[in-house]
Amino acid sequence: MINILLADDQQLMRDGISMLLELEEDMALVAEAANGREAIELYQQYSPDVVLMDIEMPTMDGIEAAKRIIELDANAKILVLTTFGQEDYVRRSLLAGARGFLLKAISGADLSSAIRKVQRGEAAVDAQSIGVLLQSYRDMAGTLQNPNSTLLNRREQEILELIAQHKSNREIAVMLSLAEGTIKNYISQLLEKLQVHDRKQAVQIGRDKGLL
Amino acid sequence: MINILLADDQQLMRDGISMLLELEEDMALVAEAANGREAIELYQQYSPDVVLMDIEMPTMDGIEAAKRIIELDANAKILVLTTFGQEDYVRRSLLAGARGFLLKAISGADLSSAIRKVQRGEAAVDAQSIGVLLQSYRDMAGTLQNPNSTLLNRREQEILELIAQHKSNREIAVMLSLAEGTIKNYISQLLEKLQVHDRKQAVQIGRDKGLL
DNA sequence: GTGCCATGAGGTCATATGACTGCCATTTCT
DNA sequence: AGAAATGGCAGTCATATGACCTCATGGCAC
Repeated sequence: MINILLADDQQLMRDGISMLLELEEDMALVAEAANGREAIELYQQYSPDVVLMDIEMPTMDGIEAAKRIIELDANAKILVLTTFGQEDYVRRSLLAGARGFLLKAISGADLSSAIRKVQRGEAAVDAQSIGVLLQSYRDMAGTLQNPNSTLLNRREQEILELIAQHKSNREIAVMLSLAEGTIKNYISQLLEKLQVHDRKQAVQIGRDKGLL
Repeated sequence: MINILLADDQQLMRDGISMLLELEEDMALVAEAANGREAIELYQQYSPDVVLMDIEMPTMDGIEAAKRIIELDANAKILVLTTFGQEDYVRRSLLAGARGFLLKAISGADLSSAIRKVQRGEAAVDAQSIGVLLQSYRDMAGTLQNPNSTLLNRREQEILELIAQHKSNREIAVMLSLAEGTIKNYISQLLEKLQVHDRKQAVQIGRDKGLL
């Protein structure tokens, strides 16, 4: 039997979902909360297997509540269920630790199936939200790869060109009247900006990106 | 009619999928590739609506091929279809720009449905792989928040403590016999490591994390 | 009183240096 | 010959500095 806590500020929605869950032999709605704060209290009181959590609620929103519940119990299984699937909601919910994200547009059967998945420890994200998640994922990866690739500065550019001519650090240092350590440092920073690990690859990428 | 290009090195798999697609009235398999390089050539030749791409192939793997096809045509709709759903494959495929990721364990009906989704511009990731994607997403978010929080170094630590005592940059500079600019620089780095934007917040976070 | 400018403080960025680590090859010791 | 010491080169990290930007504030001209 899957014990469920439902948090939603709309009475009608709670009643509707309650009805749906009654149709399922293996599910029992053990408590209902009308806002995030209540959800946290009731979670501690009932230790339900799965929490169905709305986002837009007074007092404390569902994402904040989810975060706090998971701080209390890292194994909490929270399924966020909301009307709108904007990027912000999907991202924040899943990063808060929710095991699933569904739009209220789904059918009762899909909801039940998602609850079972989450209860088994699997993830449940509806098809539309996956697209949103993917977009967010790629954006994040992009940011991660170029945290500060404001392109190379003058010195780095200059030194990359000399590297491409197979000059050693010492040679470059003499040419630019700088300490060898300084050259090494510029190269180190340059490698990071180009996301590579040695001068050969840097030259390669430099040519690809038309920096040379 | 959805025109499909299939890339898989196993003849048997190609034949099987070919059979499955023949059952669908709205799909036509227009070309078959046995490796990534062929897939690229055939993509350019036939401009299919959707590409079904295996990962493990000789000559050039499917992920690399997907990446190159998308470089040629940003609207290419590629659905990666593979035997194993390890984190590495899911992450690399989706970051390469694939619109979907499915395990070969799925049913023919699910494959057709996924192909239609992808053709409509939606994303299609099977339930198991979503869990993997989510894990990777959270890891990445974690990395992003602490890119290099190897904790503060001695100087930064020292200066944070002085900031907490409401010393100005000039005062700190005199106390440590350093230039004021140097202090500003340390503080700037320190703010980045603590993910905040001014000294007040830095002290706040410093206390929270027990650095003070 | 109002508006403008000078000033100073905080913060960011490019620049510069040397200590230290790790790898590789060459030489030296056994 | 094989193992061990040595030296050089690449790369990373903490350290240090000053030029420049922004913003708030206070005084001055009107």
